[in-house]
Amino acid sequence: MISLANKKNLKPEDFPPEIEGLRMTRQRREVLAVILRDRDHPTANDVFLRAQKRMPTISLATVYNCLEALVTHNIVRQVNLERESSRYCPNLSDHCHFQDEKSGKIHDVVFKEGVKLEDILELPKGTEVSHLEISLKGIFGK
Amino acid sequence: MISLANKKNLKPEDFPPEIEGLRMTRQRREVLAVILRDRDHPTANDVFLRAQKRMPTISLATVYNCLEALVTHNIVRQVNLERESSRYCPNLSDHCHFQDEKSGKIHDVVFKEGVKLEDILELPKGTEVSHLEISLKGIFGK
DNA sequence: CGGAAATTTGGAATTATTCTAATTCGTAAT
DNA sequence: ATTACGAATTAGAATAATTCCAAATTTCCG
Ligand SMILES: [Mn+2]
Ligand SMILES: [Mn+2]
Ligand SMILES: [Zn+2]
Ligand SMILES: [Zn+2]
Repeated sequence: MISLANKKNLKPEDFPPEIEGLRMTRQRREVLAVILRDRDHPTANDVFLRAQKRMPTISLATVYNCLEALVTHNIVRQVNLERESSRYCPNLSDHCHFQDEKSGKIHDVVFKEGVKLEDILELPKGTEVSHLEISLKGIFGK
Repeated sequence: MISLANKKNLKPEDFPPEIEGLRMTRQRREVLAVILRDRDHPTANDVFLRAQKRMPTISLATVYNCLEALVTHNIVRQVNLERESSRYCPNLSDHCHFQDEKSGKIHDVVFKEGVKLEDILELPKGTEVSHLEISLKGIFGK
């Protein structure tokens, strides 16, 4: 897994020509740059609006295509909260999502040292977890 | 919280006139009975199809209305897995959902003895969790 | 330079869910 | 029983996120 999560002020043209086996086209670079710039879990439409600033000709269909490609290649994570539209997150480390009911903001939440979710669930022998999603809502402290 | 989760073979007409402050109409009884009968996490449309068997005049809009009322009054739980249509679950105890990739079936999964999710997450002081959803996908053992 | 393959694009299609406005129902008062 | 009224149901239209489609463009390679 490539270490994009830390690269804060990254320009699209700084990306290598290929990431995780995915060809970095102009549009994919732009979409990825948007997601890495403000880490606020934007929706596809948010990404579209922001990408349009620097690339006025990009289409919403392309944003959806790029997002799907980036998610499939494990470059960004797709985040689903209740029935809302999907959001996109550049943080690939193990974490879950807390939506603050006041602000609407989504916070990344990590597990306490050494805890693995599979350890705390009553799962039958032989279970293989391929996908896992934890989401919370409420008042986020601080 | 009323103990409906155990009542397996319940006929609609057996429900009291009011549950959790919600008036039990004919349609709401039928919808609830469907969800309690087969505990397979049906979608709204599944519920509609099954309810139609005993009540041919019920409408899909009504099924959605009833489901919303039942969820709001904490009589059934709404379950969201990825981007799929919502499913409905009569199990009100603390549990999460595992979708088996082979069969498509959804299994209830409980926490191990004494474990509370909030204990294992790095949440800032003062955080109040009002809603929590955990979903898994993969190969369910046994 | 060609040509094939991949990508982008605008617009149409899909589909789960919500909305609307009219009708019907349930209950309680007359 | 009849009436009245708020609540619930209904059919169908509207909405909105996402996917599909077919044509145009770009990229890659020989
Ligand atoms: Mn906050
Ligand atoms: Mn299984
Ligand atoms: Zn995140
Ligand atoms: Zn369940």
